[in-house]
Amino acid sequence: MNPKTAKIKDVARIAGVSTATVSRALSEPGKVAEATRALVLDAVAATGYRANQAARNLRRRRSGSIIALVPNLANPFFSQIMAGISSVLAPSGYGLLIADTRSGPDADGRLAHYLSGNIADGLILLDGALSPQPLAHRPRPPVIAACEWLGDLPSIRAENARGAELAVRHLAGAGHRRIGHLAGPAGNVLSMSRADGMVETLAALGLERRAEWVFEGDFSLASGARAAALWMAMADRPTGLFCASDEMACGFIGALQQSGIEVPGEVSVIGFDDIEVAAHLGPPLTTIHQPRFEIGAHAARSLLAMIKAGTLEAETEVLPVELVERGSVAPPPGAAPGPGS
Amino acid sequence: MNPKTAKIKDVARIAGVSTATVSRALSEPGKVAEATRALVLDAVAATGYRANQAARNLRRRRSGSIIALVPNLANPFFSQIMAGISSVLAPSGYGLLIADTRSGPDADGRLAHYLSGNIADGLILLDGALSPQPLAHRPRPPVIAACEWLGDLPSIRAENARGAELAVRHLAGAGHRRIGHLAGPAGNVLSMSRADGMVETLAALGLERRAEWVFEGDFSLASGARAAALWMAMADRPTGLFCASDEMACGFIGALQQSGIEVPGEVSVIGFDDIEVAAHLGPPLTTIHQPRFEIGAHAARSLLAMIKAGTLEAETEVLPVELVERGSVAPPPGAAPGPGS
DNA sequence: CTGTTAGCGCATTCAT
DNA sequence: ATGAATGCGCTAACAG
Repeated sequence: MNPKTAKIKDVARIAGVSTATVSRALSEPGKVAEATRALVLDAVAATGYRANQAARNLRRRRSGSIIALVPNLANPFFSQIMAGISSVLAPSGYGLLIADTRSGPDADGRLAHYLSGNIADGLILLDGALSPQPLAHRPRPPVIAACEWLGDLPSIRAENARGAELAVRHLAGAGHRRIGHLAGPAGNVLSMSRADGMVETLAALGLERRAEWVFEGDFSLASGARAAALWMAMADRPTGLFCASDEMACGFIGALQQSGIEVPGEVSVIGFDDIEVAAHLGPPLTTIHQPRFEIGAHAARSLLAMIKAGTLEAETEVLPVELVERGSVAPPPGAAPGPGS
Repeated sequence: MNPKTAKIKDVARIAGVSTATVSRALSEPGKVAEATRALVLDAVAATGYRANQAARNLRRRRSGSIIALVPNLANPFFSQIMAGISSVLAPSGYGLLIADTRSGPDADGRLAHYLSGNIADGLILLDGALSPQPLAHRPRPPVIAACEWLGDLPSIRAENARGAELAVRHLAGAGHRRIGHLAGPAGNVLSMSRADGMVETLAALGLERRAEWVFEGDFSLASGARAAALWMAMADRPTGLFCASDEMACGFIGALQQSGIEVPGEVSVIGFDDIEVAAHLGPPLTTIHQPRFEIGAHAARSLLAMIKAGTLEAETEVLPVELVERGSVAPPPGAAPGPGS
């Protein structure tokens, strides 16, 4: 803070009005006469006055910012969501604070810290692995989850199981009957609902489901590459693989290609998320599009509404996903070409 | 802010000391007797007291946060830098605010807003395209650039020209004599120093430099794909391409592969940045590693030092880059295999 | 080492 | 429609 910065008093003196009027002219334009408002604005321009946020926040008993808790800032998956959040926060006069929940030793402790610390007027959780316990009492400030969900916390997310269904049906539609799964981390809600969606769809289609056809991953590129090594070592391989994230799909395909195995020639792959690079791989990745920007934007809007209304509850929203057909799915090796080819 | 939250007065009363002592016990433990400090801590635990940041900030005449200005939050390139920034800010008690400079209509206006708005105690600029004009007066709060640089603003960045040199020498070392460049956006400092480094190295090596071998991009995947289309349409193609970013390299390779052209069989490609996916492509991308996390961390450290010292100047640091050899560079088509192969 | 006092800069009563 | 007065909750001087 600049020491020689103008204060509201200076503006008031120059405009020839009281500080109360300056304050009103600035934040409740309707409650002030046109003429005096002009005077105030002139004085503001003359002094270069900018309201001191700390003082304003103290007086209004708020913090003026929202905090987003992200599991790992270095993970680009979140940047699109953050962009969505920012797009609604910025015009609303709220700042966006971000904190990496996993960087320190005590993730849940950090959560508690932000919850009770008078630091933000609201929280957006992008980390589903936090302990739901501190959230159980629905403490102030209001909290909403984005992409993820925890207990019965309000949340904005995508149709995860539906995405899995679309993926499996697409693979089956291309002729695959041996469909595997590259799953997300065990216990994660996203992993679980995508895996469940897959299992149900397999059953609905009467397709076989084998335990050795599901590889456990952690959404990362590296875990996709590890799954590729396992796949290559198998005697009885699935011909199609539904990956719970594009990153894993990308790691899987890359590792295969590095070993000279062709996609989709020898194995078809479908991802989840539709990250930007998906369209630019060779082959371009067929995937389930998840509206991450929108999820972030909705979460932010919903949170602002909660703050405004003073409530701790909000409607949970589930946003639609859609299949994006690109080039990583083809009929299984040895299959007769379909009628349309 | 919770209405029924404990205030410093409550803690003082319960601990049987004055509010000043509570304040000191919490923020300057050395200046308080062991015994009274224990009393205070007990009272804090009993009441669940958490200092009100707005009040503290008002009194201390600071804002308690640093703001990072990012050109495009959705661009994952920045996430690693943000993680580095966060890693030093979090333990220092500073919040990290982020703002997207390009989302609104008036990027430079936003910069001015954050500069003069009493919003942050310091700024980290990740956007080199902002107008340097408002920065010319070296206004408070202190500002530092990360990755980018503007005018004579303090900055933390990588050896960009050196990276270009390494890249070109590597291509030349593999036998390429027709080396092209996929450049970043015109006018960008990063683009320019990488392009300059390339030109100089070409000259030093006595290699030809042709205007039609340089493609103009914008660091994006899509611009890489566009360059691929141009490359394919050329009669007299370069056999090696130095891309000013991994994203572009990735888009270039992907588009080529989608057209059935092999990398590095028909053209060798080298990137810049070493983004995570680089190692997981087929072929894995040879690139210039740039320590983005460290750049962010250094920038944050340097900015905190500036704030602490009350200065507006800091040492500009240029961090080393290094060549990471992977699989996207091979001898040019038709070349005799090297002795080591 | 500790308590008392006095604001930090603003938004908001309550008057007028 | 405007002004005067009053804290928001905390920390920094200054005494003791």
